[in-house]
Amino acid sequence: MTIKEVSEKYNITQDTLRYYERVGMIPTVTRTSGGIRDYQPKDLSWVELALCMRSAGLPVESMIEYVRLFQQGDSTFAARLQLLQDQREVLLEQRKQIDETLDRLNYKIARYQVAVETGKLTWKEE
Amino acid sequence: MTIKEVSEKYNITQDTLRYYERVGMIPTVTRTSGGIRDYQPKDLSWVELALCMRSAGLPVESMIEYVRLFQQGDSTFAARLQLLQDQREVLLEQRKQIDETLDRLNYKIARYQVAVETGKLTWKEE
DNA sequence: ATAAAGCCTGGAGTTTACTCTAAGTCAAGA
DNA sequence: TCTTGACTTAGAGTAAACTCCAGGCTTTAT
Repeated sequence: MTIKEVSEKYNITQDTLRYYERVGMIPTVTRTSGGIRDYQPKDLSWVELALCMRSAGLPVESMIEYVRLFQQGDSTFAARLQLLQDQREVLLEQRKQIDETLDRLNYKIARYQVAVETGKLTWKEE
Repeated sequence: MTIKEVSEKYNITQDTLRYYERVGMIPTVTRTSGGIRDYQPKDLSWVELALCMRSAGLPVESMIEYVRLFQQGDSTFAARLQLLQDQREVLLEQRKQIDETLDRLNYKIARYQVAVETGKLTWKEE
C-alpha cells in the first residue's frame, strides 16, 4: 500500500505519516527496492495504534518510548506494561476533566437557552 | 487577592494568569490604584471558568471568543449559546476517542500482564 | 525515451499555549 | 528615606506536533 493510499485510508497527510516514522513513533516502514514506502499489514497496524493514541491526546513521546521498548525485545514486557498503565491513568484523569467541564457547559447551556427564549439572563454574569 | 495568592490557589503560574488576561481569555482584572492586580470574586470566577475549559483541552481561542461575545452584551446570547454547544460537541467527541483508546489500552494491558507472568507473548507483535 | 506525476530526505517554518527576561514601578519594613 | 521584594508591561523564547519546501530519485504513461 502506498503512502498516498494510507493517508487517504486514515485521513491524515503523507507528511504526518513520514513524520511519525522519522521520530520513531512507528517502526521503519517496509520499502520497495526503489526505496519507496510500501505499507504492509504490520506497518498499518502500527499506524493505527499511533493514530489511536494520538486521537486520545496521548503524547507522541510516549508512543516513541513504547516502540523503543518493543524493539528491544521480550525483556521489556514489564516496562511496556508499566508504560501502558501510566497512559491509561492519564486518560482516566483526562476523561474526568472532560466530564467536569461537560457538567459546567451543560449548566451554562441550559441557562442560555432560557436567556435566548426570554431575552434576559436568569443569573449574575459570566 | 494578589496574583501570587491566585496562582497558589489554582496551582498555575503568575505568568499564565497574566497571559490569560493579555490574550482576552478572561476580562481585565480589577487593579489597585497603583496598577497592581487585585482579583475580586468576579475575576476569580472567570479564572475558574478559563481553567475548567483548558483542563478539558478546549482551545484558548474559543474562550477568547466567548469573552468577546460576553463583553458585547445581551445581544449575543444566541451566539454564546451556539459557542457553548459547539464546545460540548467537541468534548463529547474527545471523550469518545478517549474511551476507544482506553478499550485498546485495557486489552493490551491484559495481554502484557499475562506476558509478564509467563515470560512470553500470547499474540503476534505490536 | 522522456515528460509528468509521485515519492524521497533533510531541514526550515508554523501554530498553540505557554514561559521567560528585561527594565522599570510599587509597597512594606528598617 | 532607602532598600528589598513583589509586581508591572512588552517582547522574546520554548516545546510539542505537525506542515511545508527544495532538490533530487523513481515510476508510469505516452
